[in-house]
Amino acid sequence: MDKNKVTTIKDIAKYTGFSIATVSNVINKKEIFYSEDTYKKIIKAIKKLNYYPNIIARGLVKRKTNSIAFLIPLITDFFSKVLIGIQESANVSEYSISLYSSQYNTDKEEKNVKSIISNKADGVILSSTILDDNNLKRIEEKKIPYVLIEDFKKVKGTNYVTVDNRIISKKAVNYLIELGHKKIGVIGETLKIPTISERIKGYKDALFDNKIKFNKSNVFINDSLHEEFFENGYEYTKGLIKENPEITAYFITSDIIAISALRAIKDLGLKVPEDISIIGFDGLEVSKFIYPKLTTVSLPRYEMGYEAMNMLLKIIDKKATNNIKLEAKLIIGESTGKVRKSGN
Amino acid sequence: MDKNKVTTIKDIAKYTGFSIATVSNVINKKEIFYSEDTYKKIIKAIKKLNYYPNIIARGLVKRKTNSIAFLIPLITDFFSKVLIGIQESANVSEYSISLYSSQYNTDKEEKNVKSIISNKADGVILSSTILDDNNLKRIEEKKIPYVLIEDFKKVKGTNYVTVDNRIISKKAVNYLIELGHKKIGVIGETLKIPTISERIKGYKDALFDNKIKFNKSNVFINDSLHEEFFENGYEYTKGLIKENPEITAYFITSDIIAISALRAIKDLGLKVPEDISIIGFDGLEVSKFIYPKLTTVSLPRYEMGYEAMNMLLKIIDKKATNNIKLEAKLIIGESTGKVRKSGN
DNA sequence: GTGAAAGCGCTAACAA
DNA sequence: TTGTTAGCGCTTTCAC
Repeated sequence: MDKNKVTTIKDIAKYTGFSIATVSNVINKKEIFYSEDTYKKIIKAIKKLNYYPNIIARGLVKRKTNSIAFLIPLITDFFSKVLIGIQESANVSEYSISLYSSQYNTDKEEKNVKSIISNKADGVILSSTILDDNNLKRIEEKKIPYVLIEDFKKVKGTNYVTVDNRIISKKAVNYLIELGHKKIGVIGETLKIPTISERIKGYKDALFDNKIKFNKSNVFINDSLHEEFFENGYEYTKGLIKENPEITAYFITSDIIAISALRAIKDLGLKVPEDISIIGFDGLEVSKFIYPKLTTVSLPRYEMGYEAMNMLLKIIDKKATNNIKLEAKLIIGESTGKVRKSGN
Repeated sequence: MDKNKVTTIKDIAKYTGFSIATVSNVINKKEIFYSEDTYKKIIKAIKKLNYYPNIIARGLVKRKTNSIAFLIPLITDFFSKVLIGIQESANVSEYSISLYSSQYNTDKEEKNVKSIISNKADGVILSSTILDDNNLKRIEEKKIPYVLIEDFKKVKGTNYVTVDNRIISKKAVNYLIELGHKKIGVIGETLKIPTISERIKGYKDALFDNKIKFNKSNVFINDSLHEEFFENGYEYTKGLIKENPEITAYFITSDIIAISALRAIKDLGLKVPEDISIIGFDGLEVSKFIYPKLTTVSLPRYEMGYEAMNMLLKIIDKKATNNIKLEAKLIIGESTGKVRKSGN
């Protein structure tokens, strides 16, 4: 009504002649507290005056913002799908989602965590992240409910949604070994992320079980990879492959890097899988539609997000929860084959 | 200090002996209003009591939440990159970002818009969206600053960040014509998104300029495509290609569909570009690393997000703005070539 | 059924 | 420099 002012509950009260309390009761459907007639009048006024409740103000009183934060290290295709899962569950409960990405930067992570605390998120989902333990501490001190996706920082809680990275990685590398590969390289983008370390452990497990000597120089870690996955992945793997002609197969901890490796191999005049076999990790949609189709460990990203949000909702409601371990699958594509004859 | 209660400004005041106002001044760095000594004492107490300002309460007073909403039709790789741009700019100004995706569903869009209004976002970035004009009206009525990315609903405002879809599409199709193609198909995921229509207009323009008769039956629109881009894209294009052997080139309004088309063509035993040429749209990173490298219209997604956020910030600060038209580029890859001899 | 009043945590005059 | 107080828009007792 009045000039530039936003319509408030007060305006509705004044307009209808009822008290603020009664209007509030109608808005919140506390049905015992008003008559049918009152309800109609107030609803009509709300429409008429174009009133939207101020959730901020409500949050102040109820100490609940109905919003959760999703904290990730980087916005990637991997997280998009997780986010869709979170959102699907969040929508049902009318939660909104704030996104915080730290770009693999500790300072930014700290800023983000502080912002999450200050903005009074009802809960946080942390995914493959927490570069700095202090940030987790901050969240815990403030008793903000949180769920971890794919993060192994501390295994005592009951607020994890994970996949057994180690076991599935072992399975993937075992598959390469079954194909006859003996000189197998592993490429990872960083050891800062616990799950990547787990995957490398799985790689070692497979070698060990098959009595293949672990060779440290076949482990290629490059922190620059998660800056420009594709670009750096391409250059890096191209170099590796050239310099390590004896390696006949690579287990790569990310599909994106694997895809760029595929291209690097092609540009080197080599063939996949005849010359080199490649296994990726993540199971991105695109991996199924490229040529050659990527053999990859497929993570149930949607479910991870969905289950994480459900778990968070439970924690917020102070219900009991159990850690959830979802199943990852090895998807056989066209990028893996029997070891080449010439190969050592 | 006390049991479960969160530390508030009051606690800091009590603890230090200063008034709430003085503590507030220190928190907000209103330097004229306190002495060096006071500052130190209060900062110390803040650390000691582990105090984080309640942004919600501040927002209520200042009528500013320092958060913006990003409303999209679907979480896709396209938007991830835009989001990174938004975030980069938002971080500088200490804004947080809430993400709302409507899954191409009008009801959900309405819910999202209502939630954005109720949550008092300081501004909204709308991307390739607004299925329902009423939703835009709601935002305008509430005088929430907003910026449109790639949306042509109304061209009167000065709050657009776009790319000239029509002209660049014409250029892309012209390129196909230069290669000798005459029977050119166009594949689009929906006409609900205005930019897709623009692209199809560009396609027509190119035909017209080259005196090639426009044939309506070469325009393939399929609303199901944006449900499962890859899966449906694959099936749909496979069918098309089989049923339209006379078409030697396709202009496709999305890279993802183009990538799945590439695979479909391969699986049909045909070759790209020898048998069929493909041009995509978006310029996703992955398109440069697959084989064949996709010829595509590359959109400056990061810049689109970055500029949109900058523009929004200006609008929030009531500064003047101008629409921004960014440049899209035709990137020649390996998926386009001269028309096949046998082709009609 | 309805209303008055307190208070959520904070900022912004205005006093002192 | 520091403190007092009103009030942001809402929910929640508790009277009536």
